[in-house]
Amino acid sequence: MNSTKNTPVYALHNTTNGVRSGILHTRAGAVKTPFFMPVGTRGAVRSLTPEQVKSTGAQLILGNTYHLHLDPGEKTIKKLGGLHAFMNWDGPILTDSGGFQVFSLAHMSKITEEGVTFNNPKNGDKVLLTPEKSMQIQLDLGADIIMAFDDVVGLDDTSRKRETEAFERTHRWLDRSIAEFKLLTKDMEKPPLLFGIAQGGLNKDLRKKSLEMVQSTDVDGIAIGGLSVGEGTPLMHDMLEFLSPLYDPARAHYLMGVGEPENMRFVIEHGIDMLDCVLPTRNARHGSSWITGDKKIHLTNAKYKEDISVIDSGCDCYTCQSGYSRGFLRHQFKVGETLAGTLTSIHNIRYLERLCEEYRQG
RNA sequence: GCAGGGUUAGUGAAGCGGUCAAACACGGCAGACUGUAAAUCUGCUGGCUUAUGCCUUCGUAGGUUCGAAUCCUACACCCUGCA
Repeated sequence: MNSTKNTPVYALHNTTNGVRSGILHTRAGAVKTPFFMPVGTRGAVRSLTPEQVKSTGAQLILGNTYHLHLDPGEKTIKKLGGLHAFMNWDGPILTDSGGFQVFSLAHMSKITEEGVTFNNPKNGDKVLLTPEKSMQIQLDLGADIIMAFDDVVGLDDTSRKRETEAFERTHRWLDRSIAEFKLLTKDMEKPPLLFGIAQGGLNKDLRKKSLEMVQSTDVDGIAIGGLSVGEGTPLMHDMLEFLSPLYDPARAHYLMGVGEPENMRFVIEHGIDMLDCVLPTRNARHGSSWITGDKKIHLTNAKYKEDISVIDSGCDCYTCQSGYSRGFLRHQFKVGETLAGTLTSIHNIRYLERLCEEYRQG
């Protein structure tokens, strides 16, 4: 893949006490690590314009294969100029493969060796997603970082019984993802990057094997999936501490789905280079935000009714710098004005971007 | 003036003899949210105090009944017709 070319995909500049600092090169530009990606599932980071996203310091946006395939469809997006033009974002885009929906929509999907069949919630149509299909869609969309299609399981008893199956299937699907990706990109001048995903639930043995298997391929980056799905901080931290010495240092390490500041600090200090999460935007729309010290406040609380201070006086985000008071934001939340969610999203994403920036060196 | 309808907790609105401190919605208070089926969901929302407990509530004042938000009488206010 791209790692065979002259410029390495990932340039590690510095490692201090487990914290890595470097540059990830994508065809849409180079980005500094560690970094956090806000989630724009359906082609937009909810309630934010690309300019607002950019103002937070976010370098990449994550989009979703499953959602964009259903609506409006990758062919439509391709006709409209590809995902970058479509959503008016010229920075790098990473697309998730749809693997997470195998888990989050498990109750309305059916898994077979071939792939996963979903029921389109809009019209009940059966939608088949396979590793090959996922690659085709992501390439049609024009993403700069493409994720392999994986089999994600939860942590309840039923799911735990599937742990091994999911681990094994994830690797067969990884091989198929890689094969399809190579087939479709062989004539491309500037192909996107492909990342493989390690699974294994909370089983260290499986996790180790899974990571080794992903790293035995020539994918451009290594992702850890299937965590932060309800296992709780101690178990997640324990697993990531266990995995930290096992990563290939020459490639980027992406922990999928983590965005609680406390968790982010821990994992960045244990070798993770990139993260994404819906938390800053979802929490923001629900009225909660982070302030200095990783503390969380509920802006809808009665005690902020006449609070003239900004969300966080130590913050350099647009919302805080503009002087929007907690009292104003509380009011807008209370009356259902979406501006409140927008302004708080800007703050929350900026909070996580600053957190990442503090770890970067050089 | 006559006839009819109405007055229920912060608001709207069910209930029309006991299982009613009173459905439901909104509002209010608090919480949850980790590769977004999430601008969503959960709990609480008369007082005391947390109990298979007590007290005070369904326009006001009386009455009937073992028992009334529910039935009767009077009064107050509101609405709709006819004058």
